[in-house]
Amino acid sequence: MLDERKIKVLCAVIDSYLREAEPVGSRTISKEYNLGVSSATIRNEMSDLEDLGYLSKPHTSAGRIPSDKAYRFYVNNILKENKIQIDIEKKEKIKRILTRESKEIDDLIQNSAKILSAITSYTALALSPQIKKMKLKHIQLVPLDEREILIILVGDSGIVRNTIFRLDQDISAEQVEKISNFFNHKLKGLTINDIRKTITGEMFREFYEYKNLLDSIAPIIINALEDNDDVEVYLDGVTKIFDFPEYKDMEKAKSFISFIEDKDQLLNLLLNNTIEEDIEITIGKENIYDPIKDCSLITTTYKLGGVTIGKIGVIGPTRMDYLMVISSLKLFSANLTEILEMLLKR
Amino acid sequence: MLDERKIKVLCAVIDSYLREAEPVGSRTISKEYNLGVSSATIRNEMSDLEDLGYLSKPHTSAGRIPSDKAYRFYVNNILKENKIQIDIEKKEKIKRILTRESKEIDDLIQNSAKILSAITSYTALALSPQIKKMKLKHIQLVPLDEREILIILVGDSGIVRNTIFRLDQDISAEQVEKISNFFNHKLKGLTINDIRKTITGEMFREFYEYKNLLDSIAPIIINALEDNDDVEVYLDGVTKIFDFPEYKDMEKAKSFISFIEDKDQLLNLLLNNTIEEDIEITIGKENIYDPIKDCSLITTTYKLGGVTIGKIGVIGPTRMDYLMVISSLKLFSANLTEILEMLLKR
DNA sequence: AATTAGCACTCAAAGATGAAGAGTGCTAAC
DNA sequence: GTTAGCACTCTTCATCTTTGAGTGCTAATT
Repeated sequence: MLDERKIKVLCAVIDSYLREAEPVGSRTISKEYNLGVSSATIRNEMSDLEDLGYLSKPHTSAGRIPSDKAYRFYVNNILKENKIQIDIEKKEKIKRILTRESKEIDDLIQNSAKILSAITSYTALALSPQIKKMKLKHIQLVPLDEREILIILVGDSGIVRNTIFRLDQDISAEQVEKISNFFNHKLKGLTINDIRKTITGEMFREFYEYKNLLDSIAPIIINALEDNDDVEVYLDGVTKIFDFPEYKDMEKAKSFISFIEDKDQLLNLLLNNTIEEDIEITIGKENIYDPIKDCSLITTTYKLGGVTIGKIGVIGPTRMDYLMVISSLKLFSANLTEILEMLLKR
Repeated sequence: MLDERKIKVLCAVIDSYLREAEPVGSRTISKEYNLGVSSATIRNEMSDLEDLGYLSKPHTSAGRIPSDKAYRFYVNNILKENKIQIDIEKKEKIKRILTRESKEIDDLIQNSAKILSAITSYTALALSPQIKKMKLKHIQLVPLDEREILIILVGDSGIVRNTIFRLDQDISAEQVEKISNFFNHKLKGLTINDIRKTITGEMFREFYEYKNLLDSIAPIIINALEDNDDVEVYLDGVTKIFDFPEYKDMEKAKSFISFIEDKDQLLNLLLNNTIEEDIEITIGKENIYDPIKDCSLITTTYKLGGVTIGKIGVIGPTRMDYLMVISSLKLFSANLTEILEMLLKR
């Protein structure tokens, strides 16, 4: 569709704009990129590229800036040609830092967001591990008093969730212990999906004396496992957005930060995004949410036992250093997966 | 020190500046506040007030703006004359909303910050309950595998904290249970201070067979109770700062938000602040941290069983509606304490 | 002695003007 | 098909002017 020279011109425009954040003129390109043609020719090519929707002009006598379509083209090119390489030394260094600084899993994710934001200089976001993707390592019911039970769920990577459950009738500590052992025996090692299948009336038959109680506790457990409220979103470098000239306008900066600060929206953004691909990139208007329609969001996943359990990513202006961000994310994805795997084995 | 008329003039300046956010001239005051003297007289008084440090001029031909000292005077006046009244109806309405919307304690605090920010239109901050201020309702050790124990601490208001503890030798489930029961029996109903006194070598004598193990677990428990990392800071309305003309400057807004986003700093800010008074107010330069040296921070506490266990407050430009904020905070302080007390009784 | 009217003076904010510079698009020549 | 050249457009920046709000001082008034 685009001939050789058009691609070269387009890439030159993008390259220059990514660096300078200024509309790019034909003369700049003819001087700084050796395309072997004069500025007039480039001018004609740029005019064509504008007609094709890859470039646009802020006003008549300005240079051109790349459109979302141009960035999409550029990014697909990067991904297709597999230009991404990870600096192994850097990767190992970050891995060491992460391992050293992070006591708990949640620390690990939060620290990752921090370092990611620092090295990319964009706002970083990360999703804490979703317990529902993991296997249950342990379940324990603890009687707090006659009518209160604390339900504790421990995931295989050491993530812990608890809920307090209130009964409408008294229960003895012995009864609670029996039930606790029963659940633990039956559910240990299963994922939420398995558990949903396992917890049925049938299962309770062998334990019929507590059927009513089990019937009321079972949904609580499933609920606690499924609850999205327990998924934390970690943010770092929110104010990095101020450093970009495209956000020198207060209103824009405000609406960006307001959006980013709203955990619910952010959660939707990160969870709705299909979780299957290695690297997910949405550029500008591809984003559903208005306040980030001139941002690009790049995310990747981290896994445990081969299953995707969380996400980490970066958000910034569409004029983003895609190559650098993608390779940084690959680095983090690998590191997180490796560190979690290590924690699990221990 | 200040005579009657000076006070009137000062209050008029403050009143006008709080509303308009513009330097106040002598003519404005003589027209809009009936002080019975001409603008020339007010001009002389204002000049005196400037010499005394209560007012300052942004430049020669501008009106005057109140200094931190003026705000301090104004606020002390408010507090001394007890001008604060709580709208009972509003209080009950908010109480109903909070009770309805908040399932867990942490929800309650977070929702409070949200509503507080909404009604004051300043940034709201809140500290989650500090477990170390509370009585231990339950302690439970759960064996995860041969070398891992999950330690669960439940506070009297239902707050739960957990830590995973790794041993360097195997331990059986029975042993863990015995130790768990032992701790539970000994420590239940105590506060962290009591616990610190109770957990000594002496205590272990009656349980000498596990002395080594107890010795290594005890500090973990104390640590988990003391750990500040577990105190959450909830923020709401961070971007409200953009609405104030004093923050139309990007750099100022950025440094404010950067500060506010740093949980560690915020924690220090809220915890270092003496926790004894009903309402704490720091104005402008009274704040230690540079980025908020032209902000005012107003906080109050909430209690459980007569003991202060957390904080909630508001931060905004020194040109703040102190009266409204103080009465809003009193309202929240009372509500939170009442709701927590209710939760405890249940 | 305190208050007030009056006036010169100061300064920021806002608008007006103009020059500079970057860039385009078109035309005509190569 | 490519390029040189030029008229035209539009932003940006600096400079200048005007306007108006406000002060501080002095002299008159109460």
